[in-house]
Amino acid sequence: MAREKIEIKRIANASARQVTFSKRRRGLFKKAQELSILCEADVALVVFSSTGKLYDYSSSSMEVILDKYVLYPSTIQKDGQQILEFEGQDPKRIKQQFEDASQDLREELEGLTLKDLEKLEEQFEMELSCIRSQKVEHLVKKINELQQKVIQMIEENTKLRGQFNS
Amino acid sequence: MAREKIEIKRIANASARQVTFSKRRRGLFKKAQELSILCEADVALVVFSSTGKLYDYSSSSMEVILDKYVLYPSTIQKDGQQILEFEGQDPKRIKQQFEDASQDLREELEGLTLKDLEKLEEQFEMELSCIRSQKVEHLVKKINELQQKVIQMIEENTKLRGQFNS
DNA sequence: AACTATTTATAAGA
DNA sequence: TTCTTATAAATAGTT
Repeated sequence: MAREKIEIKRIANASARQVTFSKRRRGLFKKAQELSILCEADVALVVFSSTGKLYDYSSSSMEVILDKYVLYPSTIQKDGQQILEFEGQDPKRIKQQFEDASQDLREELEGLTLKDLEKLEEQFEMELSCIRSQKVEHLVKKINELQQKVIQMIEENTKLRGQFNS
Repeated sequence: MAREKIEIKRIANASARQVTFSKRRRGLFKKAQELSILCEADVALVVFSSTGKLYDYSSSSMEVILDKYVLYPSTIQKDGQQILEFEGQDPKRIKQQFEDASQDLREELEGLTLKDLEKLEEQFEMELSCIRSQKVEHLVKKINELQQKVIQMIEENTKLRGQFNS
């Protein structure tokens, strides 16, 4: 891209290669940064020179971007994906129930005695408590699933190590 | 770098941003590839568009390069670790407070007016709400911790497979 | 590290 | 999206 057009293949001369590396590396990092700024893209760039020196750039946190990469659907197929999936528990029925109840609540309450109201309060408090423990249970279930996952992966790793050492 | 010089800042117009992303992304990947070929560099490039779509390039194996990155002396120390750290919020003060309150509660309540009691009720309900969300937050943290663990193990696993296959 | 002739990349427009 | 094209930017070879 200058005095002469060059062919894209390994530069034979080592010092020329080093000079080109230095120039082009800077160009590449600049372009990476420009892309991230202009287009709100998240960019991670890792370059090792032929001598093993590391150069890196990330528009935000390298760690976060690489994790995002690792967990991206189809990057690692089965393993990672499950983690990100959330089972939508149909809120429709409960929501409808809630709306139905709210609609008539005010008028219905007016006819009630103190005793009725206390009973109702107790009942609602029980249901609320159930909902809360459902929520907690849900999270606990998630934790158990993840712990299982970790155990499973530890076993897999151990197996791999075994194969590797034999 | 064309018809007009542009300032390097977020492109306001969304579709213009998308077009520029598409063009510059291609340019960046081309440059990355050229650098790796010309200079025998090992290059890994990960780009997420603002819409979350992933584009990646690596001169050899992405896993190998990223592992090399992670293992590079003095690379990732702070970023990841923070995620796992827990700030122990000292429960001592609260517990003491609770015990102090319980001790005198019964006798103190007898002297209160209805208004005072309602105010107290409101206050306790607020604190209870705080405690509940703390509980949930605690569980969510646990989940995040385990997810990190799984990610870490996936990486380790990949590394082992890489070693095994080479 | 600087210079500069060329090649490339690309912004705007179609 | 793709093509076109005028112009900005990158850079290969030179100093």
